[in-house]
Amino acid sequence: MDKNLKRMATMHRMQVTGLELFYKNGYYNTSIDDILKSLSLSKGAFYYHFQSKEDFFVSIVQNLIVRKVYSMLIEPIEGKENPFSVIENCFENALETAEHNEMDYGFILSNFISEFNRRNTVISNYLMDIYKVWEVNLVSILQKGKSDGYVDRHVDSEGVATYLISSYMGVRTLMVQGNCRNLRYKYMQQLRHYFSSLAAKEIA
Amino acid sequence: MDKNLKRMATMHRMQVTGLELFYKNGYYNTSIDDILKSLSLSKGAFYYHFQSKEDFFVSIVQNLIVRKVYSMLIEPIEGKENPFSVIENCFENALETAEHNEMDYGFILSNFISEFNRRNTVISNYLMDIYKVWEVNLVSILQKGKSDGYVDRHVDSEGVATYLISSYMGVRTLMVQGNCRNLRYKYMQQLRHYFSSLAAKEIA
DNA sequence: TTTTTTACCGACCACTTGGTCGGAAAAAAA
DNA sequence: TTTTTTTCCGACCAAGTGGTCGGTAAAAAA
Repeated sequence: MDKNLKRMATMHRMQVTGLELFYKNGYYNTSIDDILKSLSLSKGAFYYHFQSKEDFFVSIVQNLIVRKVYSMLIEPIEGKENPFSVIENCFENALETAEHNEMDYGFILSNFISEFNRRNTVISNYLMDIYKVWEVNLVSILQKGKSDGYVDRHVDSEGVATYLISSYMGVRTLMVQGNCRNLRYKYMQQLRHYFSSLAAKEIA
Repeated sequence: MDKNLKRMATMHRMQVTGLELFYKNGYYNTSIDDILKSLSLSKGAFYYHFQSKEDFFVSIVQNLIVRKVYSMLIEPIEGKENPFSVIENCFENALETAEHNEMDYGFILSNFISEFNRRNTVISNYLMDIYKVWEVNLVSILQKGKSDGYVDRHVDSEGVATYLISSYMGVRTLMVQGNCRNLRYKYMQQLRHYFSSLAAKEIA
């Protein structure tokens, strides 16, 4: 982790460019040559560092995609106070980032989940692991929200988490085709609506 | 439409098998040879009926995918009474069908929308057209629900439609990886929760 | 300085891709 | 029956595909 600095640097460059192109064109529609060309590197360099295209992608999942999802959707939520406002802010922020990103091809996680669904179980599992961490985190903040008096005690936290993730994945898919601002606005409005039906009732 | 019966039959066979494989493996990960092999047909037959792979897929969208979405998600809703119960039944039914389908690779429409996003605008547009029809239909039934006293008048019908479609696309993506029964149950429960927050208030 | 290890090059391989084309059965029309 | 049209065959092509391998600079170790 000290001596092989050059190694790490090159691998990282490959991973970054690889993710860019995979995200842009899809995994099966991106060749290793494409990636190498845009890096001015050779086949030899690639297969010196990675065993195969699949191995390469797995390393991208573990190094880059995990971090992306973490920093955008998990960390902003962990251990905060009012679940509803925290999640609301987090989603709003994530959608706004996507909206202003010229190169948006949808939610990276759900894109790859659906591309690899049943086609490559190894990769699918790595992706589902990320999804599960996200889910667990949502559930735990909702549970905490119950003890803190924000969330109604009758609410099914796991159900809410599933519903949140589903809807988020869905809008992100729809957003790619443009009209993002409008979609985001409508989505956030309904999200608040939904949340209002889950809030703890005022004690009269 | 009478003389070229054989023509239609062969084209239809190709389209059906084509959709099967495209849905299963993805468009870019399925070759024409794959389809031809499973039909015991030759290249010549294919290019006699279709101009290109893209042209072929467009015909599949217009003939098969449109109908699928229509019969599963649009027709069961058109012009019915209580929007909430109608949509609820429709979604429940659609999810159950998917759940019991051995070969489920996610919601066909959203799968292809994300596969072609920004990679093939021609096909993307055809897919988005279907999505739009679905949306329009949801909006119109919600609006009708307002005049019929089911839906609260302050509700933003377009927002609700967007939210519904998003969440549906999302669960369908999640369902592929198994645990469908549980996902469906949780999803439907939250959907009802959400709907309850949109219902017209009882006149005291 | 010499030796060894690390990092990279690029020709090459077997195979697959979408697509073409001359021809030949099969069916329809004459 | 003969002719024409429709439908399909399959060899072929150029352009990729993921992956291998013998070799070589440059850096590190000796």
